[in-house]
Amino acid sequence: MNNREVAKIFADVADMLSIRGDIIHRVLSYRKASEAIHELGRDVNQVYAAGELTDIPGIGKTLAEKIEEMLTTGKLEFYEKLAKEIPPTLVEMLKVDGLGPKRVKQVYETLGITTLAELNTAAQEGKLRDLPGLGAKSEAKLVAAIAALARHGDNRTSIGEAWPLAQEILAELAQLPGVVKTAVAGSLRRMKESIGDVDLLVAADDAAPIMDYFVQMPRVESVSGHGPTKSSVVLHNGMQVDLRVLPLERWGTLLSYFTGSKDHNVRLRELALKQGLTLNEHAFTPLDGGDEILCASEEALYKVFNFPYILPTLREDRGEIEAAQKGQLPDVVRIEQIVADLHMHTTWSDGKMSVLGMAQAAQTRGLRYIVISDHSQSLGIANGLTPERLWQQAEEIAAANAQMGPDFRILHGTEMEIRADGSLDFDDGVLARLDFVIASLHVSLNQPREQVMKRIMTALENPHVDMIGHPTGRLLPDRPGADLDMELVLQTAVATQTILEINANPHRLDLRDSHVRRAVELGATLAINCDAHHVDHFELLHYGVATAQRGWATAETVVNTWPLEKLLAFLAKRK
DNA sequence: TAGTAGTGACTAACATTTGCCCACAAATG
Repeated sequence: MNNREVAKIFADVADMLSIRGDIIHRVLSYRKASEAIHELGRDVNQVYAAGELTDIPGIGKTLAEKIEEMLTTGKLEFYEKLAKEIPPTLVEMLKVDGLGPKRVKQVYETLGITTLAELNTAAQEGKLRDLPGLGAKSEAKLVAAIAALARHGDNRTSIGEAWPLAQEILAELAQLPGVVKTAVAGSLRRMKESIGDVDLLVAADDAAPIMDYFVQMPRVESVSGHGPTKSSVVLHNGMQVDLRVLPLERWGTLLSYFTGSKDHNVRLRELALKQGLTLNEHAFTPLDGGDEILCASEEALYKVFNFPYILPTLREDRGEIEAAQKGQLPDVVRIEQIVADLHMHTTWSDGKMSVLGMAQAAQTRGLRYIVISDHSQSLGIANGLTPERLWQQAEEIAAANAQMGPDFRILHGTEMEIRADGSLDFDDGVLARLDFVIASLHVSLNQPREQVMKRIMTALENPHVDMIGHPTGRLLPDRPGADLDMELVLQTAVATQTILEINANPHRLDLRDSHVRRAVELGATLAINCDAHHVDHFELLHYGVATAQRGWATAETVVNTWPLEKLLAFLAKRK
């Protein structure tokens, strides 16, 4: 079994326990374990083989034994026993908006309903309205919610779609009279690679007219909540958008609360209680009845705890609170520290701009040097370069360098195919003449692990290969990427000093955050690149920086924060 | 169930809003 399968079993167990009505802590243990396995930057089989399961936060003796059982026998007796009591099909009902564990248990025990389809039929036949706590209105809502689930699924949206949409709506709201401040919050502000809903905040003294406007926007399909401080809508594309409005003087607590993560919030509120304060989105309130402490900024909020500011990208309760307490928060890389981009394409292959055009656009955005890295010969679909064309391109790069002057430098590189048969697309003689060599997987990503690992290891172990581009080759939201032994990939990259890319394209984000975190732990060297095929793509950089931050990467480990001389020295030394 | 303390027990996850039915479940971070 792999990480995903183990995580799924634990998640289902957590849901089944919650339906059964077990104590919340037991449910949380399974749910937390599920998340820990899912987000683990390593293969759970390897962690088990190394006898390190209980080193995973949230995995104790009992759960470690259950993981062992799953990995060695392929099943979990506890799950099967539980399934006799709580049919696993009930779990799918929890996905329906407005249905929670209590109601699911209720319809199961009173009407014998075990599947979503049965529930739908019962609701349509009016069989639910006589149950305590339910009525005709709940029935109608349920039917609509089941239909919506079938229509849109419970799929999360990729950040690359949600972010621009959120900015559009915010810009609209910012125009309204009385609006003094707006912000994106939630998982979008934390820059998770996929988000479940869009959370927006507005500071204003009078919330009502803003709420009224919000629920009546043309892009709104249905309104799921409309209160004095909080509203919720579903757009025509199925995306849920939540809005909260509070006065400006409470902005810090509001923004912090709505940014989350939930786990981060819970930790903060626990700490507040230990200091004799309760914390909510409005303010800190002393338990002994003193005056409220208002926070107009998040900095002010963290100051109450004596913490430095914690970036939204770190707020996942993955050790950032403990680090803040010890004064050991990582000084993660910031976008203004990026001075180079090492991966981009031009009209020589499948890009849309000339070498000079890319260089000028990069300089305009504050970069000091770039690598032109067009595709190599075997990637015919992208018009990959033969060695002959590569050397012709070298002349154009030399000319462009002359035109750009001494304050900017264009390096000549390639994004070389790691071919399906495991060979590299250029021989060492060609590679030796280039300033920078990227090796990437684009084809035959579905090969068995052993085969695709052999390919990437060949690239990692070639001293001319400076960087692995978008290592797994995944595409969000649907293509999972190659089945790599990431632990071995990361360790080999560290040993060979091969740079690993964090591809900033929001459809890639590859390495992903959890892989970055593990890479950083192992001491890997990273680069954040836009993989630009057009000058507009330089705008994608912030997605990559956020992913690096989520993996706790500092500027020192990210080579494109380095001055050119330092990078060149590094490249020379590693060969 | 995990974690801690110390071998069987105890504690631990906060605080709010909304809708719908008539006190509570669900949802939000």
